[in-house]
Amino acid sequence: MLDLRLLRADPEGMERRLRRRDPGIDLKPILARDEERRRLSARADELRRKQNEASEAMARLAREGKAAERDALREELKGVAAERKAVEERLQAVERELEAALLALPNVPHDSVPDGTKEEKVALRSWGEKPQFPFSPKHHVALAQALGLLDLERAAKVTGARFPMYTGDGARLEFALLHWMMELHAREHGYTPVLPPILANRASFVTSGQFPKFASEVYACPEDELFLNPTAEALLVNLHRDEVLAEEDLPRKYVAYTPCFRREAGTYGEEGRGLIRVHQFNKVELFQYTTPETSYGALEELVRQAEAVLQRLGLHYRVTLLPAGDLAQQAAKTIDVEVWLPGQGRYYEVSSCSNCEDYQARRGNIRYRPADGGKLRYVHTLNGSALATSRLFAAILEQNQREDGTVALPPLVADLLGKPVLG
RNA sequence: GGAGGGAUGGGUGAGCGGCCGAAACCGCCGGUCUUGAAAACCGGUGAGCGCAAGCUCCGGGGGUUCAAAUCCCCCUCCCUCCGCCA
Repeated sequence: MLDLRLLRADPEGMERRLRRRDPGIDLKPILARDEERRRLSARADELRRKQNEASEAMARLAREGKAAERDALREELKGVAAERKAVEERLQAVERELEAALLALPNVPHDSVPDGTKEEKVALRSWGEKPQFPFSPKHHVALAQALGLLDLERAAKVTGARFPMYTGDGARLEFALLHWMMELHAREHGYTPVLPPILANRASFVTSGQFPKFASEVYACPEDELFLNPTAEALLVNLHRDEVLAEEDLPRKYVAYTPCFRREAGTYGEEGRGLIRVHQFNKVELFQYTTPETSYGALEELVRQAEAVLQRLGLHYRVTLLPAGDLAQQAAKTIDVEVWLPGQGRYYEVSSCSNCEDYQARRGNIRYRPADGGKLRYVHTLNGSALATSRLFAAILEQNQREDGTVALPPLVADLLGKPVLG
């Protein structure tokens, strides 16, 4: 949600900035609604004031026993009450329209975000080297199935396509990675661990930005008006919904492990085969509530902490800056970490770190009291995966595979699993 | 799932349809006193919108009324008991 006052103060400038990400955005209808809202609101205020004043007079007349005058005033006030009711009904309708329009607007891209579409992401840096193979590296599905780490056929029987099932050492590897990442962020990076509920209510997903515009991406339990978690970001941003935090308590840093569910409606094809694009995956998510002054520093911190995971696993990756046209609705700036998958000869996103500035804080009414005792301000919220395991799992297999189809585990993983080689 | 009780300001907790943004106590802030502190005493102390006048907010929504924290209806959440259950 954007600040209406900013939209009002500089409509052309705001529209120009928003069109960097979506050329179709038009603020005129919103501003017109806002103008009507303020006009109606002023009229309603005036009528209420008249009523409040008359109410005191009514009370006085009643006390003084002046029944005739009181009755006359009452008759007069019926007209005021009727007009107020009519004005307020109209006002409410306009407010709903305005609210709906505002909820659909995306965040404003930060000035440091380049123009461009999805294909035009900017590579910032890379770490490590592409592993060289004296043979043709295999796809992680081929490796995993040969080693008994994944059972996609039975998963499809139990649930359906694109719901992976980890088996044997695959299940152990997945679980070990999740646990190790939780410990890393909790113990070394200072995050408070959270194991949240996986279903959330409608208000939560409005705050996060999933609703109303992207509701079709979310699995729903309509009987109960509950929805399956698509990313722990959507849960963690609601921890402090409708709260006022103290500046001394910022930043608040949380790390959560959750399964993530996404309908991925309309995405198909060879490109998303195996663990690349699935309806359910596991993810360790970092989340921070900060002051506006410190949020961009926090974004850099999130990226470094996501990178730390890959560095300790010895996996080659690169870091990219998303262009304006590729930002998620709630993000002002996003930096991705992409791991190298030699079986497919390309990089895939394993982490996406975003600063949402006050966009989610406004939707969820999340504020803080400045240390100097000044007015309440909205916090900034940031999220970053560190990491999503499905593609991490794939990268470990593909980057460490040997010609015979076995996998030489990185020392850290070998230690976690108590064996140096899969296969 | 069934029965009952509750939701008021940072906390506890009063509140007859009008004089209630709301008593009291606690907490917090400031002051007096003190070498310093405690105690005691005095004063102050919610938020939003607005240049202001003023308007709004007593879990949420709707209704009755000239007027609702207060009356009616619906919902949510919390507590107790029963049932079921990892």
